[in-house]
Amino acid sequence: MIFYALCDANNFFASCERVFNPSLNGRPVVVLSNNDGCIIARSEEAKRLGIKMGEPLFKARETIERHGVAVFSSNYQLYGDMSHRVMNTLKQFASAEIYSIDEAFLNFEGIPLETMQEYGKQIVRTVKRNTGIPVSLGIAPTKTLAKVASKLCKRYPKLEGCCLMYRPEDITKVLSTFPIGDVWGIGRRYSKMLKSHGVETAEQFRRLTPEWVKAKMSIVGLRTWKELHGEACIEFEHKTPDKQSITVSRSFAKELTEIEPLQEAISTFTAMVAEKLRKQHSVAGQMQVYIFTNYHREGSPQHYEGRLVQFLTPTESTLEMVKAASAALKELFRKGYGYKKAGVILYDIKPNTGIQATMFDEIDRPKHKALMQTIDTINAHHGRSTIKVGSEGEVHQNRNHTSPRYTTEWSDILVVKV
DNA sequence: TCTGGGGTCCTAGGACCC
DNA sequence: TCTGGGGTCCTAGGACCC
Repeated sequence: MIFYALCDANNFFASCERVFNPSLNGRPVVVLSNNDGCIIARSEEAKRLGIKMGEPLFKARETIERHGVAVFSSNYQLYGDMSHRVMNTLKQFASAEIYSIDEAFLNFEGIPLETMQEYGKQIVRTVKRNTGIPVSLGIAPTKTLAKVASKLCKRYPKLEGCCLMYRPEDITKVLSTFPIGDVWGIGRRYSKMLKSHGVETAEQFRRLTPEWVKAKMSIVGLRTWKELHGEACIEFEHKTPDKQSITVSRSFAKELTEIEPLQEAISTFTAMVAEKLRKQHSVAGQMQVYIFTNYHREGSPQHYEGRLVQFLTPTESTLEMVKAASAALKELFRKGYGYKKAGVILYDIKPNTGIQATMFDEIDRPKHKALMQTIDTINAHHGRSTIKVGSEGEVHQNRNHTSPRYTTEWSDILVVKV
């Protein structure tokens, strides 16, 4: 039997803030989305106060003030770096498939069943010691069951962060009290639909016929059903697949009514998205530029529109993309609207090897390529935007609760007083 | 006053081809 | 009067994940 382990960092962003600021231990902590809009991470204490995932900050304001909740703007430099550290530790124990910033599947093939539980606990202890981040490890015969097991760790502290689940009678027992909506692959819609048919737990879901599940939830739902029955359908990915689309988008602190600041924002997003593209050694054939008014404001005029740009020759050049994005924005922009959000998406992404140039290509590709490489190298060494395109500008966002970039900026490193 | 950002996959229906 | 069948590609929309 093959075993999958899922390692999930507990309240990851909140835990990252705590590593460098121990006075936060025991206190409720929340981390905000970009622009300080929503709450996107909560410590256990904050969850117990009833603060919800995705809740707008202003709605939780009263609870926050009453209970002295510590509030942080998101600090992705810190979280990204801490994520690296956690993943590198995990890779010392087993081959790892990084699933998200705070989760990884581990391939436990070949580890003897008798030692598996202890091995798991050792991983949890080592990650905590090396990085300061608490993690939960669930081990089971399928990825979906491993996810269930990892959630049990959080429910039962005596498991010491590691739960091995494989005996059919144990699985049945666990699933009969496991809410259907907490199963990986069952979202809000399906959860509601299943409940309307009397299915409240994962075990009740398992007892449905596969025909019914497939008819109502397509082959994706059927796959979840099989996985809960112990049949592994979602395999271990040995290498990270290239992205098929890459996005950069942001909301703004204030609504933008003029085209100039939007131009600057779009240029900045385009440069960022192009850099991500080159990082995975790809080129893009299509680019979408879009702008949004504030759809939360009823009564004010709304405009949402995107333009799809086709590149005759797939490109990786920031210069070419910025020029095209700028032209697209000019077509989109309408006077008299307040724009709250904008973004750039790249599609039709392929490896950058063997690009077929068209006959009337006006761009000196080798020259652009060399320029981009130079810019990327300099920016990697000296910090983002050391070199940028002239039309890029500051994107104004709310960030009123930032923590230091403890691990990635010399000026922000903690000083130990003796 | 204040509401995130970045992804994937599947299905259905229409266009189009032979 | 009778009006096929099979395949591919594209897109929009809907579901999900973190």
